[in-house]
Amino acid sequence: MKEQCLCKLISPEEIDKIQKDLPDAETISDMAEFFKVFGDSSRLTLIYYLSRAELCVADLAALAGMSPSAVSHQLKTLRLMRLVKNRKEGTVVYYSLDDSHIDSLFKDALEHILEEK
Amino acid sequence: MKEQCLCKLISPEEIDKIQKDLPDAETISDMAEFFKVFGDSSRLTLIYYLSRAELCVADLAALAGMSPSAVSHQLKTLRLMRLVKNRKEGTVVYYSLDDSHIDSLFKDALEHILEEK
DNA sequence: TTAGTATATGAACAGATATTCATATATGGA
DNA sequence: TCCATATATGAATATCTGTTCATATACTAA
Repeated sequence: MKEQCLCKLISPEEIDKIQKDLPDAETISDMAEFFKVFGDSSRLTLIYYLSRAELCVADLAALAGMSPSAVSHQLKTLRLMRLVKNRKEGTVVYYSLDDSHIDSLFKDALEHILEEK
Repeated sequence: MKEQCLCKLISPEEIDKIQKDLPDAETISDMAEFFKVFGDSSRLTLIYYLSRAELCVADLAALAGMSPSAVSHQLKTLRLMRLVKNRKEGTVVYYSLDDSHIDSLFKDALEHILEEK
């Protein structure tokens, strides 16, 4: 434990316990990287489409109104984060979702937004 | 619907339905802004501590190893996103969580990370 | 009032990031 | 083989973002 609770609302023992439960720096960083992927409209749109259908890069680009190059770059990000998988058929690469948490995350985000007054 | 599905894996009717279900641009943007808040290690750490206790700015700074100014800036972000609320007592301002989705979001992120091979 | 403390805020800067553009790779058809 | 198409990728750039620093505000106590 680094410091006393200056404001003394809670005891040093409680502070100590809370600090011990803090995930380690690497876990926190991994979680942040995970959320960061969802923190961009373009990627969110791609993720939405892939949550509904398996699609090739060109179709994703057309649907999302992005260039194929931009889509490919973002799909690489999603791949590295293990959120999507792909399948090659000739020159076409089909992408689909590879994560079971998307629905839950989208639901939480939508609920929060709808709570806006 | 802007374009045909070039790869013709799914029908134009399906494409049409998927496009109609896409949340509007403002909703997508709001969702991205929401996730973006969690996409930073410092903010995630602050959110974690506030999920465990009501804390003042100085204590948050000490616990998270940040300057009070940086904490204050980040708390403003969290306030604007309606994720935290505060309470003033003299010169001290106590912050606490004001969102019911944090636990669920953290759980999803942690699960995903632990699925890493 | 004056001094001291806690917090907030604006400007500036450094680092990160999404897109574009040019190019490379891979596959299939002529 | 040569050409066309689909996708991937590296570099460059413009924008965004988190922190620091200086300063302002708000409250308390003397």
